[in-house]
Amino acid sequence: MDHAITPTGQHDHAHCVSSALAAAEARCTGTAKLTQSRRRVLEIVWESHRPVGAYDILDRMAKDGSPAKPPTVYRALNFLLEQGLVHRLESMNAFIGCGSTSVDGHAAQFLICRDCNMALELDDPTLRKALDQAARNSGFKVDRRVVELSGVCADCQKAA
Amino acid sequence: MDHAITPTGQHDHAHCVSSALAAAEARCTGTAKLTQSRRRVLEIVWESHRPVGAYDILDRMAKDGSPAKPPTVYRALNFLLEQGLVHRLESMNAFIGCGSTSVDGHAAQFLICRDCNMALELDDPTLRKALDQAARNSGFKVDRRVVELSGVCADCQKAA
DNA sequence: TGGCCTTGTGTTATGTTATAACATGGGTCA
DNA sequence: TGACCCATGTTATAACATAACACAAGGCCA
Repeated sequence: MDHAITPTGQHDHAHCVSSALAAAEARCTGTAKLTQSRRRVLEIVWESHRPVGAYDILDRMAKDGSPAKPPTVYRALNFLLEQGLVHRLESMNAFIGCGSTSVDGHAAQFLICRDCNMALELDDPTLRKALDQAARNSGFKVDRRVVELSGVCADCQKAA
Repeated sequence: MDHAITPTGQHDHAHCVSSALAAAEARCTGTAKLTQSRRRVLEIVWESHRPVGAYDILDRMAKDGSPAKPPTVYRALNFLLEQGLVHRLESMNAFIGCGSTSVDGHAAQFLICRDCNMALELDDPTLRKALDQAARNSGFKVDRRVVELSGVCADCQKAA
């Protein structure tokens, strides 16, 4: 969300969660409904700015007494992916709330810190143009972009 | 390899394979040896310009009568990754021969065709700079870059 | 209002990808 | 020769993901 410029730093995370859920409610009017279990999965994804695995979500739900099994979680995640409410980080087999409000939110790029495990979502138009240009140079038509840079975030560099 | 500008088109693939193996021999002097099973895995990876899964490699080896089991294949793949001889495509859980001779070969970017399943390796310095600049703007130090663009390659667009 | 269609969920089982942990064997060099 | 390193073999299991079928709730319209 726009206020979460440094997710590692102090920020009102309750606000992240409530705006994410509000955005989800707003998006899921009509036939695509934000049901109880989808909402629950989205809440769990938003419990931190760290990517979370499907089976972590499952464990989390089990602690709440939910009888959810893998298909429940994957169905909810697939729905949330389709709605652009979460991203999948391919290099980690994990999921993270979509923090972009832009239309191109799903062209996002990620900076993943290997120390604190935080994933910072960028939505850099320059970078996106550079990527599309590189593809175009090869006559390639791009549908989907996976851009995940791993390394050490600014906070962890300071800490070290 | 430098001659393989359009991997989908006509090209002397035997030459791809022999140069890849020659490059591997050259790189694996010293303590890091290109053993029989590592060489075999590399050959299988190079049988096409399509990414290949670890268990596909395993099946391929089984057909040759090899008693290889998953750890054998994963060990060989990890060795080849360390030596910069193959890449892992995170978005497909698959591996492909490294076709770059540059020092920065492992900063490569991939264009993956969802029709013909071909993966074209780019090594675009402009793109790499754009990626690093975007990270730097967030004070992020990059170790590893995953850039995988999926879509339709030039040949498949023509065919359609 | 009763049937039926769509959508979402429950449940069981299984498929796919990857690694842990320990044993074995073959060099090399002090 | 025996201690060590490296690679490989072997067994088992962890981690990630989906197929396939059953069922239930709500809309809709003849």
